[in-house]
Amino acid sequence: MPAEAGARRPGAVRSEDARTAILAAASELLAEQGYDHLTIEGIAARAKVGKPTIYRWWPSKSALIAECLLDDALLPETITPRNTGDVLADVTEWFGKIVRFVDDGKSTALIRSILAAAIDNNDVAIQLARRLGATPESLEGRLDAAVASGELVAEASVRHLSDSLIGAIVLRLISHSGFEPDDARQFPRTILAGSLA
Amino acid sequence: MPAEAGARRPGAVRSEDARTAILAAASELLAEQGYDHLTIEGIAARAKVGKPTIYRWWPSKSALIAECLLDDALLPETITPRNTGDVLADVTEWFGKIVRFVDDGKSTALIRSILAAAIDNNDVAIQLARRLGATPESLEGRLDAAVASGELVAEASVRHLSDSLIGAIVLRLISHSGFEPDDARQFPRTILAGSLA
Amino acid sequence: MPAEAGARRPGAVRSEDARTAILAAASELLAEQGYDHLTIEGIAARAKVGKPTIYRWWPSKSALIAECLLDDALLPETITPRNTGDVLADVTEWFGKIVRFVDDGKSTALIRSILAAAIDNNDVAIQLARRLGATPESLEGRLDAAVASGELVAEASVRHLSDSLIGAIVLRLISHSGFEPDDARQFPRTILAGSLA
Amino acid sequence: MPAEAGARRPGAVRSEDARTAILAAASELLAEQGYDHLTIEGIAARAKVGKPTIYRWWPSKSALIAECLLDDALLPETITPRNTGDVLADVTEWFGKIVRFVDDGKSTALIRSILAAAIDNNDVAIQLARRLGATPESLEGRLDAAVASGELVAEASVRHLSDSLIGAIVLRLISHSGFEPDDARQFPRTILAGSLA
DNA sequence: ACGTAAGCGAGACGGTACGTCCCGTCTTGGC
DNA sequence: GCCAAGACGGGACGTACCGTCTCGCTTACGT
Repeated sequence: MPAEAGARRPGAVRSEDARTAILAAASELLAEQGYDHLTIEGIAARAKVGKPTIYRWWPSKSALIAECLLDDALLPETITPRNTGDVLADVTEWFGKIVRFVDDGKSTALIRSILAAAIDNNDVAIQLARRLGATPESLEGRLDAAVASGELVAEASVRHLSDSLIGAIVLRLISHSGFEPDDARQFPRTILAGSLA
Repeated sequence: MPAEAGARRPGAVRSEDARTAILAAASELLAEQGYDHLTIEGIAARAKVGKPTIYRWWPSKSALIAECLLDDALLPETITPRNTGDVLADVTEWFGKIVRFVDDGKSTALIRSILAAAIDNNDVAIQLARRLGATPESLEGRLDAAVASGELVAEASVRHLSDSLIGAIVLRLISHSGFEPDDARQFPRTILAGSLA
Repeated sequence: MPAEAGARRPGAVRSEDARTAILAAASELLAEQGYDHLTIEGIAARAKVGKPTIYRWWPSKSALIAECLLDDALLPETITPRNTGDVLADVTEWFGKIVRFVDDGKSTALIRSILAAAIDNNDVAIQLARRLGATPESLEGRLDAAVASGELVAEASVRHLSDSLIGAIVLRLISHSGFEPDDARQFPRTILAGSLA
Repeated sequence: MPAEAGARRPGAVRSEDARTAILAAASELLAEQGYDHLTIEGIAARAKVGKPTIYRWWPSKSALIAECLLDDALLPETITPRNTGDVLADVTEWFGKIVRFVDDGKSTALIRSILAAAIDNNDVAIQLARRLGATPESLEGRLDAAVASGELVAEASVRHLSDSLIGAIVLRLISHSGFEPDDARQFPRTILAGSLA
């Protein structure tokens, strides 16, 4: 019983198998070959799917990547700061984990590829930012909590602090210059220093 | 009698005309069409040059962009902070100018294109970072001077502050979300606060 | 249920329009420009077809020419000897027609081009030989009939006579020296003389 | 000490070393790679000579091949029929040698290449015909002698006989179908039969 | 239960750009 | 003035993908 009259005409329904095979193939190929060697043709072949099936549902390569991110087919794990009551310690720990993840060699090329996709697709950019911390459960959530609990001064701009931390990581990614461990430990202190209560 | 046995005879010399025409054409087309619609074929046609002349001297599109940046064919103007003795004011002024430049609509697509090039070519990344402040005459220079003069505390990490400021701009560029004027005024204070003497 | 397990699914079918447009374009350009100025790119442009469509179906320029010959897109008319009962007269008439056709200035460049193609593609050579006489309906057929009817001696080698007549034409084509009318009249007599009954 | 006053202006004279190196390189490469893979660039490189040196002296690749033939850099040996007084035996022997030479596998590709060159350069065609027999010392000479001595009838057309013999060889070369030994023995008899006294 | 229409795989199509090869001309500096 | 070396503008090569378009098939709704 369709919810609304004339909702859909007869015919086969979208194949979930095809959808997941495509996302999986795209994720694998992105990790293996990088964003600019990623081709729709290659994805279709790997997913054993016709090209039109991809074009029917996604307008562009980058939209496909955005959905991969949304679907956790890429970057399945999320790094979230703890809340021990010590915001500087928590953020420093989080930052170190992010840095290690991003510099680890296996994922650095992948992240760089996602970054390339992000430049021409805002949805990718949004998803990437979420993965890296711009989400209520993650960095911004921890900072908000810190403001609420008085660990950070009331006028502290959570958005600015978050952008600084993530922006620096992105900048280092782009310029192929990672963070040394000491750097990574010191960086959050430098940024947060002016906002600690 | 040749100076050394293995010395190769000279042959015709590289044409400076061709080189500059190529760099100019690449710069124009990058600004007009963006990095991923930029084609070697198009550059060759615009520069009235054979494709092989480009391939003879540059291994890739991105290497060509890197040389455009080096040659000041792209981004000819450099924004440099003043030194009035008030580091926060100077950096805030500089940051505002950068933000206005980067958000101004004419150059934002260009910068985004350069960013895309930077992701697959470290030389582009280095040149771009220089243009944005990582140079003794620019942001890092001003911050170094502030440390030297005692405006900033001795242990302040100039590199970290610089990465934060520039990284945030890059992040906003990638995610298509610019800085509001108030944001731009407040941001440097948030970052520098912890390092002011 | 598919008839057999390994059967591949069909997909779109080859476009006959494209095929004939390509053959026509190739034939025209061969006649206009000669074999070595013939380019795949030019054929594709004339036929309003993508280059890959040509490469999908023909491995080389010469294979394309071979199919033009097979398809009667080149050399549509065939010159066939009559059978009046007088083999020398019939062959002489046929030879004269071939010589006139081949020397006529419009087709001589075309035939020369086909000859060039024949050198690096045996299929072209075979088709060209057929057009010139190596076919049951043509010269060899007439000679076979003459042997059967006793006009030629039983041991006469039809293949040898045919090769002589056609070979001489080819040789004259290659060396840019045509047959004078008298020459053309006399030649078959010289060759056939030893085989007449 | 110049032989005549004011005869020529100063400057270096054409280098014979360069000329022979070029002819040798062209001959080798023609034999190795065939006519259509033969490039001026390759010849220059093999001969350790600048490209302009080639263009200064030869207008085209095929002219260069023609000079190779003239200079005996290609096809150094000439096959000449003997004169034992038996023209059929002599021509048959000569024909057999030519067939074996032409079919031998090492030289067949070379001859085919020369044939390709002959199609767009009449000088090559002339030289090739000479090598194969159209020269007073060779086939036509032997046939002329036969007419003079009465072995062949007075009205026999030497040119026609020669064209038939050589044309058939060329035809077989083009169509990749050689002569069997029996064929080769029988062929001259078939052709000459009508002209023997 | 059946017709109908959408989804699907396959893959051909007209295109664009790739990066390479060679063309024939030119420029340079040494002999 | 000839030569080697080799850069140049140009054009075609054969390939890789693009995004669109048939093809026949499978599938599953709605009558």
